[in-house]
Amino acid sequence: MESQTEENYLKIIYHLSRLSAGPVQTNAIADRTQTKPASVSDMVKKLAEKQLVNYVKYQGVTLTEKGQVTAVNIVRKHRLWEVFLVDTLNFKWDEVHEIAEELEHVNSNLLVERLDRFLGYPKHDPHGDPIPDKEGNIEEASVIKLNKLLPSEKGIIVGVSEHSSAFLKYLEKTKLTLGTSLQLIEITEFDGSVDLILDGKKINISREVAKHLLMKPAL
Amino acid sequence: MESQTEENYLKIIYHLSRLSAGPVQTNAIADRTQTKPASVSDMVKKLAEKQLVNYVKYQGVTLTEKGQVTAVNIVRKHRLWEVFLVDTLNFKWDEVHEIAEELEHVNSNLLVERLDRFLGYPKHDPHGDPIPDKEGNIEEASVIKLNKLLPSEKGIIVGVSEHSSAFLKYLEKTKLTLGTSLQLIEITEFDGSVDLILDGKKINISREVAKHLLMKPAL
DNA sequence: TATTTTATTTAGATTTGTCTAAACATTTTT
DNA sequence: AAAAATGTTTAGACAAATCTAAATAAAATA
Repeated sequence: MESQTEENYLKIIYHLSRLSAGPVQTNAIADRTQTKPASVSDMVKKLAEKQLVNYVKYQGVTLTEKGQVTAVNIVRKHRLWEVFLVDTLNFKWDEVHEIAEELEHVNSNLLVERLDRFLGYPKHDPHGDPIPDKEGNIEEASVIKLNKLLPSEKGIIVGVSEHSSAFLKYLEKTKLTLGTSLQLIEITEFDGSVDLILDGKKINISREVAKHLLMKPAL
Repeated sequence: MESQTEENYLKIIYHLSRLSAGPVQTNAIADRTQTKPASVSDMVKKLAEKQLVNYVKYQGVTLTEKGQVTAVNIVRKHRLWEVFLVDTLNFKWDEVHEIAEELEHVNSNLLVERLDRFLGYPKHDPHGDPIPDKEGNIEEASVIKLNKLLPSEKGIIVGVSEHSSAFLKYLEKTKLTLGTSLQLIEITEFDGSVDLILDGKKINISREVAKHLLMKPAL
């Protein structure tokens, strides 16, 4: 059994290793865990002893098969709980992340399976992230960032890659919610901000926002 | 904020102080927490520093007002989650205690209130225990143990005072579930076992079982 | 390539919650 | 009321997860 802390490390290593290829750096983990690099070194050594990560000094870490399974299972729980909070308890999508961070550590396979069934085996969480199935399979997202669309291209918002309440509230206010169709006009060269048509109206969003909107291109 | 461990101590002190009057003994807490008396001494000192308990060396502990509020809130969460598990996720009443022990430590008032509303503001958990309201008020149970009924007296099972899976499974099998009516015939002097009429049939249950069945007497 | 900068690890401490063994207090028994 | 039994606390130690400061390795730069 892994401690809550170990589970959090595994989850963060999992997420970081999807962001870029190659092993995950100590400092990157320290940033995400709100700890110091020295603490990460210690913990990573411990995870390596438990065969959850491969670790070579100064080279960073990768998840072992066992670590991967554990991490994906935590992600699965996190996302299922988020669906529960939004669909069943009527939370808003910007309110659920922190609560799901706690719920994901509750340890009962039976609970997860019953919850999954109750929710109707959802495929995506409220932010559009895919929910791994019981076996750990995840639908590979074939999405592109909004700022990678071409001028005049249309698309549907299917996910976000930033989960902070501040960001999600902004999207809510701007009507940039999941399932929304839009058309890109152009990307401003100077600041990377994006002009687009939403609901017939022309609006402008910053590059910061655009790069966290995941799109399914439409004709 | 209290740690999960501190919360568990408070909860146990709360339950023990309902079982008998006067301060709660160190050894009693040690039994329930699966720790040693020495560890309890340490923790109790810490809780006293945080003004959660009143503690006099060698005399045991009582909850302060603040400690009481904290403990009742944990009990409230525990019982609400049990209702959720049974009513919403179709768990059996003997499967929910351990899972609720984990869920009760999830820290979000909003979550508790939304859950309460979703469940329809239940008054009792699946074992018949009263659920404290948001302000911490608990319906005072006016129930008596089955082995305190008088010969020929009738009653309805409204709760249990033992939550182990083994006990609850036995009740399930014997059809001694909540809401069931029965009539006491007599209590055997030798071993305290109880003869009673259930569903028109005469059965016998041990004293151990009888004392954990909470009854509302009926005419 | 030598030097500087950045990233990482080690060494030694700290906090939390636990333990064992020994000391001490209280209660019960004789 | 003294002795025995029971209950409780203290002292000292340990594992987990963290920290700071110092040392070391790797990468970037001149």
